[in-house]
Amino acid sequence: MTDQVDRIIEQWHREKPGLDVSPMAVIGRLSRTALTVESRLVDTFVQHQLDASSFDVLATLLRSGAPYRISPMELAREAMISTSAVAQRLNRLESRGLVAREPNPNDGRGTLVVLTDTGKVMIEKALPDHLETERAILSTLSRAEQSTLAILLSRIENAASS
Amino acid sequence: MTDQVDRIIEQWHREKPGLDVSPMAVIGRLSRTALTVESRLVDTFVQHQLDASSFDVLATLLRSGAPYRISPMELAREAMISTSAVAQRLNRLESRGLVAREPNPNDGRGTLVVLTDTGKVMIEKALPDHLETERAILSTLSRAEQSTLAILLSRIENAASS
DNA sequence: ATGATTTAACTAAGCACTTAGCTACACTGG
DNA sequence: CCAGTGTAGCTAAGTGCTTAGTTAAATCAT
Repeated sequence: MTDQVDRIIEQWHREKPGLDVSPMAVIGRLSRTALTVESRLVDTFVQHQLDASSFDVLATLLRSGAPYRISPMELAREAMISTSAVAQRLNRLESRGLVAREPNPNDGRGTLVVLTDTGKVMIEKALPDHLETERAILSTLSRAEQSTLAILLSRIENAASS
Repeated sequence: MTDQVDRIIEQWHREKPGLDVSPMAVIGRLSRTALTVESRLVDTFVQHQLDASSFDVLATLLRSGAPYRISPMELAREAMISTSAVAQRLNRLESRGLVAREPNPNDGRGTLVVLTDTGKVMIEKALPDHLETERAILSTLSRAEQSTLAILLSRIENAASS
């Protein structure tokens, strides 16, 4: 089973025979696999009138538990995006009535983002379908392989961030 | 070693005890790891006055071998982006003199993108540093683990694309 | 042959992110 | 106290992608 990354590595061997391009076999696949998987997940989001970033915000609020209130800062950390991007996501979600902004009673600068009832219904409908899509993609791996993959990925992430 | 994804899964267990969220352990880490790794790679590109997308185009041309000429269509396929995005990347690279466009002698509609001498020097300087960065990130894994990871990723990509 | 369809490459417009810069509030040291 | 510094959240401007639409050439069907 030869894939696109295999072909890329063959090309490098032909053009730069001395160069060890083996890291590309891992990191090239990492990027491409993430892209492919994400594009597959979007289909499920779209069926629920969501996109990946909206799903992300609503799911973060839901899993935070009642009373489903967190700060924009916290949302930015969880989603690995800027607080500015969060503000823009919230503008979109707020205009659809899926979240609301409230002043933070403990900090006059702060805001708390609340999941509305509409938003909660929406994310609770989408979540099981999303998990089903993820399960379908992963069904190609055994439980043990899935857990190996998770461990290897977390070691890489750790190495890349430090 | 508990990371962000571990914490997310704990939250889900608390909020939705019945739900099997184990797929998130894999797919959540996949996205986050890819993001983290890519942001690390950018540092090396910047040191060579490049960004990820420019590096991608120049590297694709280089590994295609002499005479370093390929079509925009081919570039789009390799980079997993639209031909429109390729046209815009080429506008930027052409204005910097790193690639040039030539008419395709075999197809009046077509264009061939050529790596200029300047572009070739640039990518050949950046490439070893880029590989060194990738190697540094991967040094946390043994050879065997790297190869396991590559195989598991390619199986996932295959499952997600079909 | 030639009209209809497909393909390659591009520009234009829209979208979601980034960084930079703003305002308002919180905290801290003298 | 309160002046100076730091922090939270926002808008504005810039970037690089997407989709939609354009042009011109190739291919295909009769």
